[in-house]
Amino acid sequence: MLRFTLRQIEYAVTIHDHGSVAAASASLGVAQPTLSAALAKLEEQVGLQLFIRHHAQGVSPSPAGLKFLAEARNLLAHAQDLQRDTAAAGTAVEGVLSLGSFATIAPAFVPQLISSFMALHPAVSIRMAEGTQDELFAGLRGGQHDLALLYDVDMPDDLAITPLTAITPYVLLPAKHRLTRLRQVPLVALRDEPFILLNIAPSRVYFSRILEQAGITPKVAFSSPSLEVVRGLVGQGLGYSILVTRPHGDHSYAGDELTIRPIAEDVERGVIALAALKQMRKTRLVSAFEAHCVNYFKKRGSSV
Amino acid sequence: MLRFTLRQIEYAVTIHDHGSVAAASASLGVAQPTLSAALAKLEEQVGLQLFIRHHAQGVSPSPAGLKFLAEARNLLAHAQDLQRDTAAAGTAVEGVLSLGSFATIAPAFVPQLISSFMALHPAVSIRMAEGTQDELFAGLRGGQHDLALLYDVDMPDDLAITPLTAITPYVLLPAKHRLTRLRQVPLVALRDEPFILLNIAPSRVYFSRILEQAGITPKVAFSSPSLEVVRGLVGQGLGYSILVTRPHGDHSYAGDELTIRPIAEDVERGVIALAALKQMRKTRLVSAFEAHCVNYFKKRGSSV
DNA sequence: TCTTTGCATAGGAATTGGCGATGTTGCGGT
DNA sequence: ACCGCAACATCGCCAATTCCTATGCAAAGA
Repeated sequence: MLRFTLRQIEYAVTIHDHGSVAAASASLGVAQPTLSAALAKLEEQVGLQLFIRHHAQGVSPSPAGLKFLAEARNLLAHAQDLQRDTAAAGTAVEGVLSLGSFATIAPAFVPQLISSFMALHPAVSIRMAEGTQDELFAGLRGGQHDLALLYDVDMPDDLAITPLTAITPYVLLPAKHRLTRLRQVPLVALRDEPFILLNIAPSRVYFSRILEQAGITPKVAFSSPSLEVVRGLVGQGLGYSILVTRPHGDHSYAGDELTIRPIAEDVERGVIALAALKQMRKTRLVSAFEAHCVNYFKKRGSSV
Repeated sequence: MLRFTLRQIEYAVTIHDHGSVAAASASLGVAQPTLSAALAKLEEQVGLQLFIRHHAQGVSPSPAGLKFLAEARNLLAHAQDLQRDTAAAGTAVEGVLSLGSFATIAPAFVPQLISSFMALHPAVSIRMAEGTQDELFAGLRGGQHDLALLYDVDMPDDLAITPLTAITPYVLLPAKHRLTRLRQVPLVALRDEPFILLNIAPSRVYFSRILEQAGITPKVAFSSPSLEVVRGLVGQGLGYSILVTRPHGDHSYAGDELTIRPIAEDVERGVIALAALKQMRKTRLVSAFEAHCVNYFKKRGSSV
């Protein structure tokens, strides 16, 4: 158990600086008896007489007191440093932001968000992590992330959601598929086609729901958690897929040509959002990044 | 004004170590609500949420909390260092002792006292200073010395005296003086001789008092604050002196031969003592040195 | 669904920290 | 030699803080 307080240390150092209890009390804005008592108590608690009392002419440090005061001064400075850093962390936009991001969203948005934010706030650095929706939830709850960028689907209610933008799903077809003739593909036209499912939570739920809302029970021919595998399977003519993320380029890894077509029906759009723990009080930095993201998507229009 | 206390820091760090408020409370021996409230208050005061609360499974640090806790841990360690050092200063025989010494006493005793003490306590170092009686008083009062080695004459009553040994004054005569024939010199035989006074406080007072007690009003032919000057004057046959310190050798600087004779009368002896400020609470180190000095002189007999 | 676990809240007691008023004591001026 | 002043200590009281016990509440696990 610590036997002194920072306040006692502060008082003792101030008394030393002023060479008198009375002068220190004026400087600290407390009554002289308060300091006198605090000093006496500190001396009792550390077991050392720190000051020699002179009648009518202040106090002077004892040899042992001088040594103590030198170290006490360091400790006080240390505490003041911590105080300053902490106050800055609460009120300034600086420090480290830990951002988690859903794996398929990250490459599309995170680089731009980070670079535009850091241009505004050079004192900031950002720690990035990617993961599945569940990993992001766990990361938020476990304190690994301040914020998570993810799809607003099946969100647990201990998270606070800030919607950023909505993105429209599309149909991915092999280039030589017969439906590529249409400018828009009605989902009903896909009723009997084999479906290739991008099998990541929550995309799985989202895609299934879209088809279900169109009255279709998809024939899931394949499913894979990898976007590139899905594109490869489609490229090989093994079926169609429905996706939201749009890599540049119209070929799969293997080189097969792919075609993108809008969905003819008015489907539920995917909402990308920032999530934070509801119970977390946000630092200035976190709030600033959140506002920056909202602003970023507002400027470029709400749809992609 | 500092916005957190060492106790709060200690609590927060302990909570972090245990990963739960409940476990930390058991470890600290305080009630769980105490910690819960203290943590909430600390978070409010520093303006940061440090921990994320999990129902039924403890707490985990937030990203901002993790940074704060890392620095808080340093501060706590710093405070504990100071506590440990201070406790050692109060209870162990170690550190620095500041010893003042009357100029004419220092060379005769201080080297032996220091070396024998440091042989017993290797963790000790001793800072030496010499001065006149008044300078030593001021040094004790101003915190420059822990202890002063001096003559117990005319001591102000704010000092506590520890007598160490008594030394016997002697008569110093030119070697060819007629009284050197006597084995002991009665002071009354010096009634009409010119007296050479070693004029340092308090020696001056002491020597005058000895002569006065023998019913003699000395004819002060010369006075000097330097022992060697007095010996030189005596060597030149300009008078006798009464001294207590006994340098080795029986010649003055100038080479004149000197003779020492005991005083026949039963005169007041000079008492060498350690002085400390009455109001000073002594450290273990100071007490140990004081005891060592008493013991040193007891062993070699009370007289020199 | 029920029990357990663990944080939060409430209320009251004890401690601490603060104040003004007053006491004490040496220093410096008259 | 005395007196007033300066500065620290002490006292008594009040307010704020800290700590405790008892209780509430929500999620996890059986």
